[in-house]
Amino acid sequence: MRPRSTILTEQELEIMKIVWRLEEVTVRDVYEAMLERRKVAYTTVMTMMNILEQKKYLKKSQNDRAYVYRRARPQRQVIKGMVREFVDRVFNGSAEPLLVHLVEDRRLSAKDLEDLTRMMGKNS
Amino acid sequence: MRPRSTILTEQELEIMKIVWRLEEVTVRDVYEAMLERRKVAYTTVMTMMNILEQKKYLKKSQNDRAYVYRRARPQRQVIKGMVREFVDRVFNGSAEPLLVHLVEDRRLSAKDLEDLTRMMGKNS
DNA sequence: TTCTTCGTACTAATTTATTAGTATGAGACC
DNA sequence: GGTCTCATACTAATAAATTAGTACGAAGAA
Repeated sequence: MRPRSTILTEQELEIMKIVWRLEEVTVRDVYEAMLERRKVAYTTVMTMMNILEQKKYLKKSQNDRAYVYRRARPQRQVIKGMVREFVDRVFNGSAEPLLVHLVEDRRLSAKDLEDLTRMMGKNS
Repeated sequence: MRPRSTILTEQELEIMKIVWRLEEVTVRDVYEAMLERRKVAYTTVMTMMNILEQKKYLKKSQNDRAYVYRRARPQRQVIKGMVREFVDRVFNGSAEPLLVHLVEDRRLSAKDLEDLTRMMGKNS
């Protein structure tokens, strides 16, 4: 049996973004946050959060009536993993072509690059 | 019925990479290129290429015995679309945090940034 | 011409991703 | 206690993604 992919799917990411923002959530919290964007069933959200727990993106603890969910790993680590996977898959691991695309697409300005260069200078 | 997503899935991208490299291919060409990486059935490759044709990533022309497939759009355009979709989905459209991750992950060196900054200077 | 090879069209099986319904139980409220 | 609310566990339905098999025809070989 093919294992369920460990990376975040689109819907799962949607939920994680909410968890990252609110930090400590019940299923209902996430459900209500999602309703602001689109129609979804409460149990759908619960199913997804269970999967996220299995995938070790969330951990739950019994609180009062409902479970309270928190992130199981730092957000930065998860995002970094997604970036890594994307760069590997699309650009075979080299980030430079990605950067070129970002610039061409005017997603990055000259100022962004300057700022970053300066930041690197400080850290290294 | 949910429409088939127009973006490239992982397996579809694998095939497109081969098409981009070889430029003009039969199903057999792609099949053999894929076999070097993993076991796959000829008909599987054909099915995927048919889907890619439906999705307008490939176009085919009758040649001799077998169809010859070529890309239907420029590679750059497709990749750019993937980058855009990724930045939108993960970073809500802002590329700068992505850049920070790339640098932190040592995917980008100071030299890469310098090169790019210089390149931008020329173009703008 | 008969057989083998190879290409396509058509069909379908499997798994993940996505969505949600039903059963059930605990606690709040009257 | 009886009823209502709400939370979870369990089950399942559907679609897309992935993989591949079967039927069949055309072309080349013998």
